[in-house]
Amino acid sequence: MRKAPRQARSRATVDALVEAGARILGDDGWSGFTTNKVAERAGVSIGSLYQYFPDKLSLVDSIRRRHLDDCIAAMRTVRADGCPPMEVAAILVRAMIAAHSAHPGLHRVLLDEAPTSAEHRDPCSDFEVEYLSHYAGIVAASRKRRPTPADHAAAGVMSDAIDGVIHNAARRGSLGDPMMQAELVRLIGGYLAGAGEAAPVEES
Amino acid sequence: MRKAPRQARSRATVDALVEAGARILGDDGWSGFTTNKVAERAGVSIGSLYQYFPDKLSLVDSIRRRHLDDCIAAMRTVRADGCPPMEVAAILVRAMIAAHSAHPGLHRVLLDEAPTSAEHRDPCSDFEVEYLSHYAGIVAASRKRRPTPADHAAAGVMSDAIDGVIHNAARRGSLGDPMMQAELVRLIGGYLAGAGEAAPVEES
DNA sequence: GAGAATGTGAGGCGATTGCTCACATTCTTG
DNA sequence: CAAGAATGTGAGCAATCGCCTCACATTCTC
Repeated sequence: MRKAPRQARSRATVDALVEAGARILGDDGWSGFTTNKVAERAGVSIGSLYQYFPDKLSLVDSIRRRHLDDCIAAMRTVRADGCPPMEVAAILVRAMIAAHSAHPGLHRVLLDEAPTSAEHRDPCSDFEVEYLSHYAGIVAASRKRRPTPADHAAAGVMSDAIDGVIHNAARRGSLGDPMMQAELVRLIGGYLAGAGEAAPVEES
Repeated sequence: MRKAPRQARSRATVDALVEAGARILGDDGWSGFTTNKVAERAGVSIGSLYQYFPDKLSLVDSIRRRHLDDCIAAMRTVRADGCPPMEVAAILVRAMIAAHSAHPGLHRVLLDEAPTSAEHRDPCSDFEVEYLSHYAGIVAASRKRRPTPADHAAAGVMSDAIDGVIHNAARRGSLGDPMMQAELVRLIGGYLAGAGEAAPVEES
């Protein structure tokens, strides 16, 4: 950040910019994300934007930082020790949907499209590490043991599967569909319930 | 298309253009997709491109058409009547991974980023309909009955979950990881095996 | 009231890019 | 072998676009 906001007014401005940026990035994708549009959507002049963000990428970094913090926070609320698998799945799915509801398309754009400034490349993978280990913890807890490499693999697949379902639902505007949610819970719950027995995979 | 290619030479040119376009769209996303780059990658002059495609969007339409045809074709090869769920899952997963291997990022970009020209808006949803009903057929066959609405919902979730796992694996460059494939098969197989009993979903 | 903090927005300016056009080369056909 | 059709070329136009600056206005703090 070029300059730290000192008064309440300027802090509100910065917040509005990050919020508007998140919305535009999520709705219009990286190619639709322009600083002028963000400033306009935030109800702020373009000059104010560049008073706090030295360039476009640093704004993206702020958006990313805030979003990842939100995700981690949502993740932390999941307390599922000792619950039956289906219930763990229900809690997890509800938390993930809640985390994606504010800005449905944002997560995908941040991961897939938006470039990262040279300095802030680590925090993102840091995020993925913490994210996945949290997931692995849930899997392991549901299997009543300490996390193993197998649990990590399972956590990765689970996380990506949930991601995919939520993302596609968001694209179709059906994030609230209860039928979808129920099926997703069944998918994850069944997966958690099944122990780690091997599956048949032949070479192609 | 502005002009139909008559000789073999020009048909090869058009093919090269579509192929190069698919690669660039998949690798660099919509914002990295420029007609000049496509022509260069195809080893063809930009003039030749505009000899057969009236504008940029019509080229995207051709790419999309070809990709969707490939997907449907891959889908049709899945014959899983009477197999146990885990085997159906293995066949299905292998087919989907194969379908995405040629252009790992293309599917997502076509669905999420690339705009559609005004005329060709139907074929895409047509595609999704055929795609999903095929999926529903597999689910129903695995449950040894004719497709029901519940099977359609299950098919949608399954398709999106597989999509998500494959997409994220592609992003990380680990599409070939056998551990991931095995876990994905377990996820899908378990889901197919479980009958349609309800899952607990409370209101938020 | 002085100086700091904040806000404004027209526009510079470099970069980008979709697309054309005048011309060269290769193929088919009678 | 013409002769015309089909195909291929690529420099560059015209226009857009979007990041970012700067000189100035307004509001706040002390």
